[in-house]
Amino acid sequence: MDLLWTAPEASTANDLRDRLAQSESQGQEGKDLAVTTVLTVLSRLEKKGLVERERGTRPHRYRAVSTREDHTARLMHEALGTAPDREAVLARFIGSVTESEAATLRRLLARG
Amino acid sequence: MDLLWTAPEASTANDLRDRLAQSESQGQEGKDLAVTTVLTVLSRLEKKGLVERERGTRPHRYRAVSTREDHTARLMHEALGTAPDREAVLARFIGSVTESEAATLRRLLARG
DNA sequence: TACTACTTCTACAAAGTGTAGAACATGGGC
DNA sequence: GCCCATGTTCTACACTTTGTAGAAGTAGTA
Repeated sequence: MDLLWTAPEASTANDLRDRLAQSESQGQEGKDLAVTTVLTVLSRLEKKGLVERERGTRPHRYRAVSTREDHTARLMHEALGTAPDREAVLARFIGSVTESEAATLRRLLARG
Repeated sequence: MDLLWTAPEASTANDLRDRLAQSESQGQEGKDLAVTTVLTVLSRLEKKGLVERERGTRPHRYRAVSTREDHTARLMHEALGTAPDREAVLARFIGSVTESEAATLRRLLARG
């Protein structure tokens, strides 16, 4: 499961099945799933609000609600929210980050 | 489940059971578990490496391997690691953070 | 040695995830 | 207007995680 949304956007189930099968050819884990499988997964992701679909068109088209980056950032924020002492968490987090990531953060915070 | 380690440290299963029962009294979700339940959970957490125990003493004593803050920070870092474009994730993350958190981050990064 | 306190084993239900067949829907061609 | 191909929904099963706990084993102590 989980973010097959490395690929373009707004695809049909068949499209996705094929794309999965192809990433098989280039190493990447050998998948070769049935279309129904893909549909099921998509429905479940839709139920969880991670994916939405155009129901109008005949082959429904699916699209990720948010980019992988947004999603990941949200996860990070959720994690942060679980701790009572957010400052302490941030301190540890900063400690675990690479120098280049730290630089990025400084830059981003500067033009806040 | 999950980090009952708001409490002191290095406790026995019975201790923990009691502490859980007490947090019931003050709102906090009404738990009232059997000791075996606590033991099971502790064993599973141990297997996952989140908890360690002194096997020497008769009532084994359990202790969290890392603080809640460390653990949360690690989770955040793990999430960050799943995305190919970490910079973009950080950008989104910074965007989602409160002003006071941003201030904390600036301070932490300054004395890096 | 037997009792008591503690731990380990085994178990079961609910939720989540991975996978897919069977059944149902529908637009387009004959 | 009816049938087929294609696509979607329903139902299903296996496996894992999580929450919960009884039954059975172990060992210190009186």
